[in-house]
Amino acid sequence: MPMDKNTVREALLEHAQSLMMTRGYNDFSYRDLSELVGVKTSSIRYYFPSKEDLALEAVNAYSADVMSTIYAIDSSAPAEKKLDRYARQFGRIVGDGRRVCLCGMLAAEIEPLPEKVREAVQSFFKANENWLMKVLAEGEAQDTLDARGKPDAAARSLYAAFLPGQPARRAVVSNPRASGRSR
Amino acid sequence: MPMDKNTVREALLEHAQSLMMTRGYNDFSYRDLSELVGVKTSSIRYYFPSKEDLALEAVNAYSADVMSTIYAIDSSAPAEKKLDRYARQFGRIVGDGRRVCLCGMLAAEIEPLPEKVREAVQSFFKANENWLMKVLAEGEAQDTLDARGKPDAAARSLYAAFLPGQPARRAVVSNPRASGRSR
DNA sequence: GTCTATATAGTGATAGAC
DNA sequence: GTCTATCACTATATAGAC
Repeated sequence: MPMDKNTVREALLEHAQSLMMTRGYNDFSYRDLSELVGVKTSSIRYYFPSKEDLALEAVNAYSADVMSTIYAIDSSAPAEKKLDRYARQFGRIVGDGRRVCLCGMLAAEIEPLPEKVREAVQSFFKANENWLMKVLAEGEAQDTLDARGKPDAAARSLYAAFLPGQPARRAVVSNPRASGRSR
Repeated sequence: MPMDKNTVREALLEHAQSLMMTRGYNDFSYRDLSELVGVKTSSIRYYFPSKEDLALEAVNAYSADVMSTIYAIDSSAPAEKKLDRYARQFGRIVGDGRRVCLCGMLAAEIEPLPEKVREAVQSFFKANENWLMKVLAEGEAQDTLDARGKPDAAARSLYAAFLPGQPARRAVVSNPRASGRSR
């Protein structure tokens, strides 16, 4: 009796996200995923013919999920409060301290990344930057935030401060499991 | 006529550093290095028997270099000025925008990293943290900096703000070369 | 010191039986 | 849908000639 297609598919996507959040793109394999989900690697390829397909869909799902949460932030709230909620959104992702924003993780690998995945990651940052830019411009207009006339640069430095810093913070704060693999 | 030992050895270390700064540990190979330096992979192994050996020495050399620059910061300067010079040190590394602090890069890969390399990276962050903690405590005593009574946490959030954010900022700011490899 | 040749294992990927 | 079997390729690594 074949399992419900969506269940396996979704399990694959979720575990792929999780693996990439902790190990990045080139440090996880179809075999890793196979062992976690309980299907053979060739079965994974029924759903995702190539690793690039899998990663692309995982990133897009992640991006849509995060951005919808961000776009749902009450637009009538003061800019300062919006930024606070934004920061909280990414704090939620970190969880136990081993996980990290998926795109923050893949950003480190941006160069060796397959083209389409790289573009998806860059789109994520672009969307975040646009949102932050708008909120900062808004805060400046309300005189509640000082972006020193350069909301663009300010937005970059702001999101850079807590979003992609997560990987390194993790390296300092806690020892990744002592039984961890190494090559 | 064999080439001077130190020349090849140092070329290997430099290129290994450079490769890891742009691609990370598991995304560069002895073959890549071989093509850059102009010796066969088996010759690389004459100097560095394993990839772990090579990476460890590259990280240690990098760490010693960076920390010596930081420790050379005039100890009689006000805390604020010290922090400014510290930030400038890491700005120097970024260079053309493709390079990134080596340990900031490897931090993303901290879990799959070989044990000794991982420890070296963590030592680097520990050393940075200690230095920043001291300077922040000093600034607080001078009443020139407000670390809100928690120099430890403040130091973490401060170095996290610009050091490991580099990989992601790079993903946003500029398109890594269009001719870049992808797997 | 540097090389060629080779071993071994892991990777993403394909073909085809059931 | 899931599997076994297999491919081509790349990786790290070793042995030994020169």
